[in-house]
Amino acid sequence: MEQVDIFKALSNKTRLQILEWLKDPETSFPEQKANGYANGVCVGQIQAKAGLTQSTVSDYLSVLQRAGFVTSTRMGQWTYYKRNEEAFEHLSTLIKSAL
Amino acid sequence: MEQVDIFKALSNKTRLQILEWLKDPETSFPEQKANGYANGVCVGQIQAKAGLTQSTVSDYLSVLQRAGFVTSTRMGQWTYYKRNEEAFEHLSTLIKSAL
DNA sequence: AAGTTATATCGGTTTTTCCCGATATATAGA
DNA sequence: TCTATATATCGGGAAAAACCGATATAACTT
Repeated sequence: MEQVDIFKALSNKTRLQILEWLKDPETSFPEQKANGYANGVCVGQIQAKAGLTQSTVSDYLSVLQRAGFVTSTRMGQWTYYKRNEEAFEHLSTLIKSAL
Repeated sequence: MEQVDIFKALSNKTRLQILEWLKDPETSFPEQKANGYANGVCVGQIQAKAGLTQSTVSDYLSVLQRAGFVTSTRMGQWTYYKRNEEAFEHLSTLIKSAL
């Protein structure tokens, strides 16, 4: 994954929003409270909140994952996505040093 | 300037490269040594190094300027661009806090 | 096995970005 | 003023991204 692709992943309002939502899943996705948030939030919840089609949101989550900003866990029929805080730390450092 | 536009400005290989070049103008633009680097580097030098047309490079520099990553100074027929380090600091902080 | 639900992938249309050539503007010098 | 040089802006063709619907895959339920 090249540097420019990291920034491309962040060059979309919806994707930025998803990352912000995942920062505080308890608040952003209360519907999932029963299942907990240990592995993140499932695609359906994110899709509903984003107001885009299922295919688009699935696509966006792949983009974010390829860039390292989220990780996914398959549990039964659901795929849960959660933030990978290391990626943000890393990017923050990179901007200071390499950029 | 919205957050997403900051990242769009960084979503291009040439623009990223220009920012890196401007980090160390003495090394990247030795041709300009006679004139000094106090105000940055003029468009022509950047264009020659980028290997793109004058209009494209001028455009790219505008994009970087609108996003705050560079500032420009007009001196005679030349426009000099240099990095605005504050913008990078700011972005680095933003990624840790807001993103 | 058949039906249901959740997600991923595929093909295509629309929108945006990339990058160009042509032209306009600004400054300097003869 | 006329000419040359440096940069900015404008209009457009080509490439990439956004986003969709349709369909495929995977796992659960009965």
